Amino acid sequence: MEFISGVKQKEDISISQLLTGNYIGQTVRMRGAVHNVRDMGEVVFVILRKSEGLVQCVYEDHPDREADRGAGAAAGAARSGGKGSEAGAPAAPADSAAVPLQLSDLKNLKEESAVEVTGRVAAEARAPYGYELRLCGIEVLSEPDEILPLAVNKFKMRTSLEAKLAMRPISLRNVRERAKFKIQEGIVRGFRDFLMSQGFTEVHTPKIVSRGAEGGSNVFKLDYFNKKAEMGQSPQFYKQTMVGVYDRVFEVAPVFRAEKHNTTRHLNEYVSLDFEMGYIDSFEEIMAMETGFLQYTMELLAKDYQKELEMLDVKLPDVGRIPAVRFDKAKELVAEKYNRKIRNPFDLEPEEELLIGRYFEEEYGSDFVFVTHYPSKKRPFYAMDDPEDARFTLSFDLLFRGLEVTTGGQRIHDYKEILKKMEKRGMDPADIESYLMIFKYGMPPHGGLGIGLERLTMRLLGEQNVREASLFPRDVTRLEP
RNA sequence: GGCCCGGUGGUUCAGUUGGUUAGAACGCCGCCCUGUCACGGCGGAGGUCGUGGGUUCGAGUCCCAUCCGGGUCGCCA
Repeated sequence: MEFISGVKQKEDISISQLLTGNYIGQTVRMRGAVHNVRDMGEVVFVILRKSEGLVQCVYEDHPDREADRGAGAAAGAARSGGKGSEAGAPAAPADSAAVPLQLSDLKNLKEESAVEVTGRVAAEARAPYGYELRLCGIEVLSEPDEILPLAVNKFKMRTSLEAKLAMRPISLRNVRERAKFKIQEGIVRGFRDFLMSQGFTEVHTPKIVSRGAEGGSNVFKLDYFNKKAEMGQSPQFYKQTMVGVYDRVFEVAPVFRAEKHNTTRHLNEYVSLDFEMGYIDSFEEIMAMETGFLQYTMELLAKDYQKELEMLDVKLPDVGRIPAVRFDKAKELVAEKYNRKIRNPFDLEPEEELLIGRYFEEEYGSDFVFVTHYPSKKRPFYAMDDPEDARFTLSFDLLFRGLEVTTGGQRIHDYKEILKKMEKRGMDPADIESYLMIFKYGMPPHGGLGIGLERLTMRLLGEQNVREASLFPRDVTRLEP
């Protein structure tokens, strides 16, 4: 009987293994994509692209370097290279070097071919990471059919957003493009790790729902076995429900908004970082938790994503403390400082958000600002009104460099109170009976928030369009790739 | 959806007041180059200007329609 007993040890090595220096003098195998071939005549550089980065492989057609190729490797023992460095570790057998590598093999190499190279590891000051592979063999595992429509191997692809998105499967191979999504990975890791450390439980709630939290026309409708259904525009009801189960929960999942606008900050499907926590004493606790998440995440990024941050020239924001300002006060501050009229007293216009961001950057040196106590009429029915002044809610938005990245707040937990608010808004409790069940049978004081992952990523990277921070953005005109 | 701007080789752009064979850079192909790292040098292929119609002796250039894209506003994360 054949059994599968776990992950097989691969014979090829990774970049981090290479960089340990333990392989100097050894003949090793590496697998990757041919990122670039720099043909210098009798010296050819083959740049291999792997998940972790780029590796320089070199072939020199010169008698002095015979030792680096076929003959040397076939002898089974690593000899000293041009630098005279003697091998400290035993060399791996290199059977693929049975047929010595020819210069012509390299001249015909196509970029984006998947290859397995065999070469002797050498410490080399002229190589990007201080190490390179002196090639003695190349096996092409797969070859592209056509030449690339984009120059993905350039450090900066000089291309439009449109072309980049239309050719997403290819453009993402560019090292800077993929660095963006590596950083996005770090943000999600930070969210997950931090909340786990704070006693949160990760949950997964349905995305096919019968009725959305906010209601309205901006939902994608679909037919669910002859019943009317929608794509979830927020996990709001379910995460509140789960507070009754686990006290503190979070979810990382897509949400869907059928809004027909076409702007630099909207996607019709985006990833929402949601959490909801019970037994809170005040809604400030929610902002404190988010601040903690940001602090943890920035440290994580600085620690594990330095390479990507440098590549994209990203400066991490200082999140030691974040100013919090009341909604109406924020409006007044920017109206005064930037000599601007208040047109809509109930909401922030995009320009006002930018100005508020600018104000707190100029006055307090903060890239973030919490705007609190939004008007009740602009918040959903489940938002808790401020007992001090019911025209406002115990809610907040977080602005990051002038862009709203979070909405959160305390929720109503009392059954009678939520019924009263629904009645005031002309809502029918029968429509959301299963949700109201949690209040009917008891809920702790609680609140939470939702963070737009792409928006947060976009601002962190200094991008001007959310689409830059989405692998395969869904917008009004884009359903593919 | 309203308003504004734009569609020129694979990509990014230039194209004078409408005037003969539409240019460049990168990419691609060929040759040369012992160390590159945005390699470099020489040569070459490749576009009829989003689409349809109109004005004109003549349209990439002017007009109309249409499609596509970008920006912006309402709304939102």
